[in-house]
Amino acid sequence: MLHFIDVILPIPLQKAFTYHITEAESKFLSLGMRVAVPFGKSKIYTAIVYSIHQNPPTAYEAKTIHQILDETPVITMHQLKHWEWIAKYYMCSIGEVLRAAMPNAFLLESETIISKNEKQTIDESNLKDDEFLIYEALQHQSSLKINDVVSILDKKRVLPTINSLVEKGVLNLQEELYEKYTPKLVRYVKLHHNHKSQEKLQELLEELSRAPKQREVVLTLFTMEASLKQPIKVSDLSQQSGASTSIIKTLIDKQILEEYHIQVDRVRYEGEGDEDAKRLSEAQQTAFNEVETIFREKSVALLHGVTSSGKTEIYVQLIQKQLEIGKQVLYLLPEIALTTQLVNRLQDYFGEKVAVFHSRYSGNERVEVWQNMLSNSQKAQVIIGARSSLLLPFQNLGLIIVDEEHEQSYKQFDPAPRYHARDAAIVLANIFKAKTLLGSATPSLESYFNASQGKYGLVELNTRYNNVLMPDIELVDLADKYKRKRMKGHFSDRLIEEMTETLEEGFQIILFQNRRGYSPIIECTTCGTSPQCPNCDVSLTYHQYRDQLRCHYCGYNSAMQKACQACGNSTLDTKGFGTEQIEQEVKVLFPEKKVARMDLDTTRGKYGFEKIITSFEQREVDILVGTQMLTKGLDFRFVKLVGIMNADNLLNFPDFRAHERSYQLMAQVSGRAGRTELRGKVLIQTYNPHHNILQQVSTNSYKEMFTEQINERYNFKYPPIYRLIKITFKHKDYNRVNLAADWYAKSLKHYFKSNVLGPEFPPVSRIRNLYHKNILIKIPQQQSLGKTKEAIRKIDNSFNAVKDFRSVRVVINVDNY
DNA sequence: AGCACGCCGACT
DNA sequence: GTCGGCGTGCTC
Repeated sequence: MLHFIDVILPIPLQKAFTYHITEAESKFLSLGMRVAVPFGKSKIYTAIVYSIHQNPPTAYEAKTIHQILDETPVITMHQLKHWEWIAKYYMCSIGEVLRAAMPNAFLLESETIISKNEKQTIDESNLKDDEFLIYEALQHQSSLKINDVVSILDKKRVLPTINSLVEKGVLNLQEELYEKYTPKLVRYVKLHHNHKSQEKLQELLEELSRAPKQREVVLTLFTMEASLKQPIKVSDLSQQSGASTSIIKTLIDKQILEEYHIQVDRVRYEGEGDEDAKRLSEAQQTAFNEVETIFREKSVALLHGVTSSGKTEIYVQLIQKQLEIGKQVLYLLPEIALTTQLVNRLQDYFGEKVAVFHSRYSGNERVEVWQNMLSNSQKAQVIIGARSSLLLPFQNLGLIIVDEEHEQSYKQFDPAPRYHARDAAIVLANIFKAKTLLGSATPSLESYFNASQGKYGLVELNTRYNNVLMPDIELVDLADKYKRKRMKGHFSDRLIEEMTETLEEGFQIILFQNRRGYSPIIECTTCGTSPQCPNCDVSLTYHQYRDQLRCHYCGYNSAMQKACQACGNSTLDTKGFGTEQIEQEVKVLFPEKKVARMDLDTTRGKYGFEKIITSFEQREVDILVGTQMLTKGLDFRFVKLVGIMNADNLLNFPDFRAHERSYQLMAQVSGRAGRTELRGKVLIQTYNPHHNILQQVSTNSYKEMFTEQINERYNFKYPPIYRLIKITFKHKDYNRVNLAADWYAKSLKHYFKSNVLGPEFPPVSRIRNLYHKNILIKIPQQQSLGKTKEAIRKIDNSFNAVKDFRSVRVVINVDNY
């Protein structure tokens, strides 16, 4: 009987691929193991065994696999089930999910290795110039990679030359797989076994009397061994004895010392894990009990607790309970809120049981977390992670906590899988029959809606921890202030007053402006032209720090121009303002105070973010100016004043969620004020002080906001009442995007009639030289999601059958919010 | 997604 | 002529 496997390849193809295997292999293999398979003309890819069967494919001859890579599965059945759901729901291939889920180090790819053919004598005169160069290079090096050849010949098309050499019998080609994971080894030393006996030791020390440094090292080693009673690292010995590593190396070479390696975890966990969970306040305890009660009947609970209400302590108790019954807990956070601050806090409670997983981890670090989880190690019982940690191999999940549930960064936009971590979390929890707790001070409308419909349980926590008062929020009318000349730059007199007072009292200030750079538009006052990005349909933002104009979409930059490029006048003016300008104005207003800025530009680099946070925490900085980064669950204790420089550009954002988002953002920033005994103050500068959202923010009326917004969603058929699927078309040719989008929209309207909106150009219609056009499909509650997606899939297939359209990139985004 | 193949303009 | 750019089609 013939044996076959279907595999998942980490590529965006819908189809499954079938390979032929031997009987022995079929006995050995099981689902979730990795195999290396030849794919395409020459490459070898890592694939995952998805099914094992005896049905030979009819239309083609199945290839055989190259090699089996695992002895036991590296992917669990739970994961496969979850990934299938993600692929189906978000309309992508399971290969794309695989790619997002697996650490790169697991996905080996082959590389072509070129080596000399030793069996054949070569007639050098028979070689062309380029061919000779390669031949010669192989006299010095045993093997070459394709890229090496590219640099040797200094041209891009090297394959013809290589192929010709293979034909002449000069070269051999081989596809090699590389294991990308390398365990981390630490060097240790001990006394060489030759010297273990007492006499030998005496001899040795005498021998070394003429080499005092070396003698010192050996003596230090003894002392350390005696006092520490554990293996001694080379680095520690070097440090303790003050000897350089070269002295130690000499001792090793002389066989006085012996070195050995121990594999260590790259990710080490500090924290004793012995801290007792804090006693819950009465309000917290009530909330905790309510969550527990809900979990008896429902699988999802929403914890709506105002900022600083102490949600984390409730989480800690819930985690504790799960650990007691031997279950794992996943604590999901937006990427940016995964600060050492929070991780340390949890490590203090749970010690070694805590594993952290986020995008800043290296491939090797991820592999280690993965392996710990596969073996259900004690080191991976509480997983704190960002979105992608949902895709890890959980064994025995009991609870998922989705903190800051409203955060839009839970939704992945590019590349596929475009999943929403909150929704995927609920599905994952259901697979394990586990519970999900959503937490937020400003829940997303859809979650609160689900709670109000009884789909989720709802727990409200309305008091701040230690009964700190909610901040006092004051709206400042900019129109009025400008009219009465009460403005200095972008600061109203009220804001300056409050800032002065706060600084005098020795507290800190946060200023929020949702735009980076100095100013988003440069305009010539003579002719009205403003510099545009050559690749995108946007004005360039002026960045004073480097005196540059930059595009925030594609990264294009150029030096700031002295004069208008159109008319030559030097009458350039700035319009609008960003964090840089605010920072500069603050420095002028309060020259003796320390100001820092936190936005994408200042937080580049691995620890940029961390550094700014720490210096603010340590009160080295008095005033922190920043973008929405500031909102993500950071806990600053000495902030008394928060200033929102301009609320209007939030409110006027062209998106159906702009109002909801504005509320969340402002409520979250405001929450940074007054987290200890003193009541905080928030000033919101705006041209529309009577705007409902601002009124609701200032009175902390989440429910009012919810009711009003949900009515709007009913009226305009938006989520959570209707579902949305957005389809984006991208192509460098304007006309082709139009034609393609029109064709697609016409087909969609056949099925969905007036529930198809567009095609429409987005506000920024060209990015990186690609024109974008969107179609929006609204899905009424009673319409089947499955059928809808099926219909879209069909249309998409016929779309791809049209030759002219195939080059248009189509992005399908389910729940694009 | 890669990658090969084939067509076409642009240079030594 | 050859090189490299880009569009097209295929991958078990």
